[in-house]
This record gives sequence, C-alpha cells and structure tokens, in this order.
Amino acid sequence: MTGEMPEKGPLVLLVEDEPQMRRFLRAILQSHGYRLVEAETAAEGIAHATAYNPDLVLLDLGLPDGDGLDVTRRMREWTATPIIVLSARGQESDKIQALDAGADDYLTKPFGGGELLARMRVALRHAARPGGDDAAPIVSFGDIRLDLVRRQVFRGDDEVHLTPNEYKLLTTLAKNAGKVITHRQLLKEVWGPNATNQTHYLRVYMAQLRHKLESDPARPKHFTTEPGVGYRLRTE
Amino acid sequence: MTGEMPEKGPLVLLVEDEPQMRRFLRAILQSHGYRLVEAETAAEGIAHATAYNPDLVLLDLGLPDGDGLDVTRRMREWTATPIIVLSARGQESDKIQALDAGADDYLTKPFGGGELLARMRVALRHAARPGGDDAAPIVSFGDIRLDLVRRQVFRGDDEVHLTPNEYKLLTTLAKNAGKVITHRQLLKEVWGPNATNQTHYLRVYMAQLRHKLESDPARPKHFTTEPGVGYRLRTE
DNA sequence: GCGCGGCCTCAAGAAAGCGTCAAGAACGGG
DNA sequence: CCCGTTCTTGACGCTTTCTTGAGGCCGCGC
Repeated sequence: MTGEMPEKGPLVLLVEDEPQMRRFLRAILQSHGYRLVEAETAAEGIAHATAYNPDLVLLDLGLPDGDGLDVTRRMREWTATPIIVLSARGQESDKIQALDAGADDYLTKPFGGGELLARMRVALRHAARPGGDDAAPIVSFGDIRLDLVRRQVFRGDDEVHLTPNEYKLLTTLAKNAGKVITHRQLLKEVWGPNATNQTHYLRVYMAQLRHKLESDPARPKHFTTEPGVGYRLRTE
Repeated sequence: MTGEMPEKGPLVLLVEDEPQMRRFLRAILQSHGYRLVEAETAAEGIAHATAYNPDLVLLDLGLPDGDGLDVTRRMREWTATPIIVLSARGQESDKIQALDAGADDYLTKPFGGGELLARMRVALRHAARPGGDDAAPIVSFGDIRLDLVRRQVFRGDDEVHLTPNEYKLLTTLAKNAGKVITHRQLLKEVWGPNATNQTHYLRVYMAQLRHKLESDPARPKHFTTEPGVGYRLRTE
C-alpha cells in the first residue's frame, strides 16, 4: 500500500431546498470524493459562497426566499466559479435566462447522476485552465529561488538538485516561512507519522540542505536551529 | 441583410452530415452574426478545424466516416476550442462519453435554437477569458519538433517514428514542459487509471523515447529523471 | 572542571529506484 | 493464417537515496 495523501477533492457548494434532492446529491458527490457544503436558501447560498469559496456550485432554481437567478448574477459580480443550475423547469426560456445570467450549465430534473458528474468534470476542467488559482508559486530567500510548480530549486542561476526528502523538507519549511516548526511536525510531514521520534533524520537532512543552499553551511543564515524545539526558515 | 458591416462575428465550424439539419443551423447562426464553416465528415471536420481555427465547433455525432468522439479527442490533443456536441442519441452513457472525451456541452436533438445560442454564448464566454489560448500546436526543444496537429515528430529534418504509447507519453510530457510529472500521472494518462503502479512501463518507454530523441541517450538533456518522483521534459 | 544532553559531521552499508536488454504475448493488416 | 509491429514482462547490474552509527563540538548546570 502507498501512504497516500488525504486526497481532498474539489469543494462543492450545494444550494437546494428539497431535503430529498439534497440527500440524493450528497450521496453521489461524497461517494465520488467531493467535499460538500450545503445551503437551503438563496441568501445562505451567497453567504456560503463567499465564506467557503467553493470550486463549483450546484444551484437549484426555485428556492424559497428568492430567485435562483439572482444568486447567479450576484456571484458573477465577483467570481467565475462554475455554476451548474439544476431545475425542475425545462422551458427553453428558463434555460436561456439562467445561462445568460452567468450559469455554466443547466440540467433539467430528473437527471442521471452520471451525467451530472460528467458535467461537473467539464466545469472543473474549465476552471482549472487559466493559471488563475496558483498565486505565488515561487518562494525566494537570499540567492535561492524555490519554484513549487516546476519542482525546481535555483541558487543564483544554477539549478540545485534535491533528493525527494530534501525537497519535501524544504517545502514544508518554506510553506511556513518565518515560523518555527517542531521536530515532530517536520518528521510527520516528511517521513510520515510513524517516524516522529527519529530526530536524527532531521539533523542529517538539515545539514544536507544547508550544504546545498547556504553560502556558509556552518553558520546558517536561513536554516536556523531552534534548540530543543525545531527549525525555522528565514526568508529575509 | 447585405451591405452590412464586415461581419466579424465568431467563426463557427459546423460538422454535420444531414443536409436538413445543416440548413436549420445555418439559418440560425447566420442570422445571429456568426461566420460559418461547414464540414460533412469527421475527416473534413478535423481538416477544417486546423485550417480555419474556429472559435467554436458544433459537432454532430454519428458521422458517416467515423465516430464523432474521435474528432473530439483528436482536437483536444492540440486545442481547447469549445466543442458542443449535437446528437440524436440521448442515452446518459453517450453524454458522459462525449463530455469526458473533451466536449464542453451536449445537446440532444431536437433542441431549440434559443438554447443552442445560449449555450454557445456560454462556451464562447469561457474561451474568451484571460490567459487566452495556450497550447501552441508545435512544441520544440533541441533539434526536436513535435507537431500536435499532424501527430508527427521531427529530429532535424527527419521524421521520427513513434509508437502510439511513445507518442502519448511524449505529448503528456510536452504539454507540461518544464514541470515534473509524477509516475502516477504519466501512467494514468498513457496507460489508463488501472495501471498507475506499473512504473516499469515508464522505464522501458522513457528509454525508448530517449533513444529516439536524445543525442546521447545515456546522458539525457531533455528527458530528465526526478528520482522517486517522476520525469520532466526540459524545453530550453 | 566535569558530566550531560542536544546538535553537527562524516561515512558506510542497506534499500530503493533506475536503465538496459531481450524474449514471449498480443495485436493488426494483408 | 502469417508476418511485422507493438506491448508486456522478467532478470540483472548500476546509481541514487536512505538509514544508521560513531565521534566531536558546544553550552549549561552542578
């Protein structure tokens, strides 16, 4: 077996008032690895959209407290998150209105779970396209540049080769730059939860990182030791 | 009407064999300012797609000379142009297949002109978003040129023959040039999701690619190994 | 001054991962 | 049905990476 990551799937906001429908969708989504947030009203839908910033919205029209179209329009004022409308109304004019209001797809109830999932994949595919999500994939300190997307480390203009563990250790430090990270945390992150007392690993690997990335490995400027506690990466 | 402006509406490629349906769609599209290119067969569809580089494709499944899904898949090898499938078949499995093959939407005949136009607007809205079109249809590195449209690989002036798996492996690497792609990703992409632990395949096929495309296969400049992680294609 | 705990260094053996070669199986076209 | 191509599988040796241990340094409390 492989010690996989928790594999957190895309976050879906479900806005739907009928309990029965909600149960149906919840079952489908969760069994396919999606994380789920639910709302029962338009107002709650908008509130959750801003609070959770989901990857996708499933929106029922005909909510108790207002038009679902409003939800769509309101969301489109500030986000391009895919919205798939689910509706009992199959009139062409309804579809056109919803789509022009900013919805990305429109399914008429009843629909098959398979089709819904397929259309969700399409929507998520779109959202993944333009490099809109990854904000700052490059961390730098001193003359070191760490490119998290390409998985490359540069020292000046030269690429530095890191082994998998070295890289993982560096990234966990970099992701919490400035903060102290305890031995336990680092070990758990890099070597897994069964190695949280092998502090010797850290000494060896920190030494390697320092040799590869510090100009004076014996007097580290960036990879500093916090005796008895852990290590810290100083990025300025 | 004649005497109009230079008519610079979006260019739509219509791939449809039934003359009746073509007439119907032609009327709708032209009356709404779209420019139109028509194809009657799958082969012609692909040819026109490369020749005209349309803004949107309307694709009928069930063409005389082959599966419409193939057209979708082939196009997705090099372009992200929106594809809306029009089909008489309304089975859920058909929809799922088409959408997963790369289609952006699926309408079952008969459908209303208004809905089609609305869904086209959605598709064009997606395509219009920033970032624009990314995938250059030709990738090159060293003295290698990879033509994604023609599915051809050249080394200098000579064409290099690749087997299907070799080609697929090369393209998945090329589409993420510079980034490390994990063993798992590559295997899933080339051999399907049931082979994600057959890392041995990768060794064999990477060796073959290197032999065909590297000047010194034993010391690869472009197809580099990231031990324990995956492979990377360096394009500079 | 001495002992001790925590840390760093160096290095070697163990383990895992990788590249190579080759043979048999499966496939597809004639 | 046969032949050539492509895919799969296995064995082997090599390289990289991981793990482990021994030794030394330093600061602190006693």
